[in-house]
Amino acid sequence: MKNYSKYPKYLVAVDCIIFGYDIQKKILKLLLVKRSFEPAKGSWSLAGGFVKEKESLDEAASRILRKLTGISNVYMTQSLTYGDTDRDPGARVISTAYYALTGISAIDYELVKDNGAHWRSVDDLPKLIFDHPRMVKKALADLQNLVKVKPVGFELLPEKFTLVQLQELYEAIYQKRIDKRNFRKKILSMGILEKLEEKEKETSKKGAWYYMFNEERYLKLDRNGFSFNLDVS
Amino acid sequence: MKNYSKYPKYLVAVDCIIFGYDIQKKILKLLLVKRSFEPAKGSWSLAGGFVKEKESLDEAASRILRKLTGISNVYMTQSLTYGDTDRDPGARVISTAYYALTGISAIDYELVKDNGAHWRSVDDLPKLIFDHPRMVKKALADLQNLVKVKPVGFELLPEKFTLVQLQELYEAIYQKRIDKRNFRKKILSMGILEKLEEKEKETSKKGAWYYMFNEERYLKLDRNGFSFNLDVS
DNA sequence: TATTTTAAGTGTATTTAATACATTTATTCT
DNA sequence: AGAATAAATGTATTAAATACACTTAAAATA
Repeated sequence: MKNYSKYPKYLVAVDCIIFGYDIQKKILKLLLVKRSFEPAKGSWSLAGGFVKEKESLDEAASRILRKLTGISNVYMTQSLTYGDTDRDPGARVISTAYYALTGISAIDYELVKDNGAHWRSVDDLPKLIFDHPRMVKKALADLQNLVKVKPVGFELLPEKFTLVQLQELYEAIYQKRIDKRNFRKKILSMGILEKLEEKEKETSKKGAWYYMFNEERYLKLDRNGFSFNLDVS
Repeated sequence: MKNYSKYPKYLVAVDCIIFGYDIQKKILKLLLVKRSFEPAKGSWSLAGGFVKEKESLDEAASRILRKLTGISNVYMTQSLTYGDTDRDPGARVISTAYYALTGISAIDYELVKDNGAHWRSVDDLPKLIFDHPRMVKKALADLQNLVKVKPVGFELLPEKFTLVQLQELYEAIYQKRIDKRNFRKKILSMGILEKLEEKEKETSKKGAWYYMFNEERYLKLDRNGFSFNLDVS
């Protein structure tokens, strides 16, 4: 090995698994696009794109998300990098997957529509191109593990939410029912939620108190050795 | 976007964080190399290399590990991909980190020496090039989380090991003392260890019974919903 | 051959966390 | 005034985590 010049170079892309939670329908969704270029033009795909010369992988992923949805400052984290030689029939492309968590309501609906993107329930996905099904499967598994040990579920909800809504979110992610009293006992005992003096009155006559996630409080507890854990029955 | 031809291409590399456990000294080590080419020739570095045209990322990582140590069939798993524009001063290089778990004794010592590689204790590492310190830090954190929930610690031990040795391994990874009786109670109650009719007699007069990890048994339990968990006091 | 030395091996009580489970409350609508 | 609806609440039971100290097997030595 003398220098770098004799080594091959490849196209490098990022693909974004954009999770959104539909608080009305209580289902977890993915934002998918119809591919606008060959190969596989017109097929369903994750939002993706090639990495530019002057941006990092993280920046490329943020750019792609922003272009599609109009939002930045979103929880986004790197998943695996896919590098099989034949994963893209057009050329050798190394692609790093990222997954993002966002509230569907926060998103610019017109922009999404103009980009030909659509929200699809995670348990009713269309056929996806290439190895995108693998990417989705992996990201979903990662998400299920992540929400158990980090308070990232809140990223999928509006700023104000009720305990019923929070529980429904966890039920949608875990795909199982949770006991109401145990769930509330556990999450409230952590001391990272703040009760507001305001009720959500759409879904019941009595109304349900709104809560907010107190991030500073969580970070402080975390520094003192507290571990978020919401692995409930 | 019409086709792929107008997008930039980059060098793609893999870097391997090779963990080894020194059963005598009871410390976790990393296999490091002195870089043989510019830039940063002669500096300490992770074992790495560029991805060839006809190999996947996983294959590249395996090849690099095999070339350095002589071993294959090692536990190896992908970590993060590092893609900051200026991470390598020589050129833009996107690098995917992998970490491997191996018993130091299993490794071809001559080959390692010929390659200019050295085992270094994780808590006494030399200055590493580029973003390799970040890679190591991340891999160590991943390892600490992984050994709690998957029986991969055994990959760092010889096939036959004593319960004392197993406990010492966990103590080296977690960097804390563990209660002997609680550790043994927990690991034995899982039913994934097999007691042999043979004792290790080097370190004590009484001798300590050898055990083996029974992988088939673990896989069967795992399929039936059992979760490995070794998060002990 | 009795005694010392060394590390391995063992059990229980206590504390804490997880689970299972049903009724009351606030409000609106009729 | 009564019915309807979803939100809110507490306790007893079970299971898991923790804290803790003495006995045993074998070799070495006196």
